[in-house]
Amino acid sequence: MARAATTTDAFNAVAEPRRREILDALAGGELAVGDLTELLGLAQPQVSKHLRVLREVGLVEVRDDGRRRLYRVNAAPLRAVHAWVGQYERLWNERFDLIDGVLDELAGTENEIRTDIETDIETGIETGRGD
Amino acid sequence: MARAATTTDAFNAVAEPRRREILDALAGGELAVGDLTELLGLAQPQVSKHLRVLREVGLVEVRDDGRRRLYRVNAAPLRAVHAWVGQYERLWNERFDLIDGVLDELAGTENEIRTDIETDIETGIETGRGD
DNA sequence: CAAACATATACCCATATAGGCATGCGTCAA
DNA sequence: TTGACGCATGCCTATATGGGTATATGTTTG
Repeated sequence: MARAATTTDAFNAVAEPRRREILDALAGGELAVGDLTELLGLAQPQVSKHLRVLREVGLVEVRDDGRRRLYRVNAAPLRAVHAWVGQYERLWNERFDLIDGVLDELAGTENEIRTDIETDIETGIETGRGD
Repeated sequence: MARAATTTDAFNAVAEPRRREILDALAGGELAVGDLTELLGLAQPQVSKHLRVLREVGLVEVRDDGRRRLYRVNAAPLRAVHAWVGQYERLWNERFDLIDGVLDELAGTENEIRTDIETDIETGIETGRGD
């Protein structure tokens, strides 16, 4: 089997950076396709396709306005994502408390592992929309 | 171009349901690959592959234990996801509050009109950040 | 040492992606 | 009405996926 369709759920739809950018842009209010293409620096067909995906998972809604189509965010489907990820909040907090202790235990282990962990910590701290 | 690699970031890694299940299972504590295959009802190679992806994005860490390999969660990379999704919490809350309040006035109206009005409401709501 | 066990990899395949490009379709202007 | 505009779709390609199956690597036991 191939990867699950991007239209399967919010998890998959939002995995694409461009689509996150689109949502971020729409967070400020309704925008037409043309506005988005300009903001994102993407070609119009690509924007329309991303919007289609977002629409199919319910993350955006459309409204006709003359010859334009105004899109707006519907954050509801993100609740599921937030809920799932939220369960791990406890874990990543605990982790920071214990990190020092863990590093000590690893003192004798291979450097590779230590580096990995330290890297993960720093990476995790930085804000969203990687790239 | 094809879809971004699953190992690109936590967003992509976690888009796969199986991998979320793996993390959920590991949330209870360290588990060996064999334990996971049994819990998930997946074939061993598939589990190993999913674990590889999770490892590459730093969501799990490994520890050798005899001929077994014990995996554990590192939730840190999920912070980025949580942070991004969290920005929308405000939106999905406001939305439902206001919609409910006005729905009464709309009782009896045609759907088309109702939709338009709802749109206006949302548009008005999202006054925040313009960029 | 050989055999059993635990895990990781290597392949093979069907599938859907994301972008590039061309075009179809509805809407507004002259 | 014709043409310009705004957007959606269709088609094409390279790529990576996730599962299936076979096998390599490493570890413990007899």
